[in-house]
Amino acid sequence: MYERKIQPSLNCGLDLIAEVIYGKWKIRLLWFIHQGSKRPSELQRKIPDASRRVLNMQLKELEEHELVAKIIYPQVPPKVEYNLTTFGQTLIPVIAALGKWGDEHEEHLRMVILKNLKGPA
Amino acid sequence: MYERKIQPSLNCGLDLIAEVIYGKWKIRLLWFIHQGSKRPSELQRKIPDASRRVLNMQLKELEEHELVAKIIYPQVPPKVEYNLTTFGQTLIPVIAALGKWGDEHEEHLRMVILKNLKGPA
DNA sequence: TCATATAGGGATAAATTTTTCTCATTTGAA
DNA sequence: TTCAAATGAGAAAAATTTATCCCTATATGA
Repeated sequence: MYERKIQPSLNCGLDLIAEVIYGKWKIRLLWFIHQGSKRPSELQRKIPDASRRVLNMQLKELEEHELVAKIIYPQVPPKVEYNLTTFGQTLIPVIAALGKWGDEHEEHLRMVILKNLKGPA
Repeated sequence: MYERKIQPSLNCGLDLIAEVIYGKWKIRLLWFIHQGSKRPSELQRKIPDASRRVLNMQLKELEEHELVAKIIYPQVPPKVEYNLTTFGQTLIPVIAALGKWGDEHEEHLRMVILKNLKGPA
């Protein structure tokens, strides 16, 4: 497992929230779980751009940070469900605000993002 | 300059906002500029953990994404100021919501973050 | 004259995150 | 019997981001 070499700053609310929501897919995971997609395979279908591995890793971190709870049903083939914890639910309005801003400014955002994409021609 | 090899997903509001606010220091830069620290040297003093180079790079991206505007005063020694654009200002309430959540849950957050830090003993 | 403040960029290294590939397990369906 | 669906993890590579180091330029104050 990777070990950090640089300690994070935890000076203010912005630092703290960053520690738990940074990660390419974390916010979307929380959002989809909130919307009712709780099984890993569902989440993977919702977010096909992400590799299975990362989703697992990020779910693990969300769990460690107590934003989601994992239920493993003792079945074969395995069945697993993630649910938001009470704590995780408090984050939903904040994520909603992020998504709302993105939706409201979709046109402008697409424009400036595409204009500045540094990518292969 | 680094060129992306993987194109970003831009499917929903959450994807779009992520494109412009991801970056270790971007949110804090926006916040401090909003609070009145507008000159690069002020921002560097506010965020001493960040290297000067990255702050410049992230400010450049914020500028490309039209969240901040840069004014270069034709003076020597040089004077530069960043201001939020009208567009950038619309993001402030969202950032405030992030910081508020982080502040409100500071104790719990510190606890789960420190508990799970993967770092050198 | 020398250090400091101002602002920024190139090159390169290091850190971190994400992807890709592979393997393991069990049930049910074709 | 062979394949797909489920879930998950290790190893290694690739991608991306951030840090470090060094250089430029000029005015001011000690």
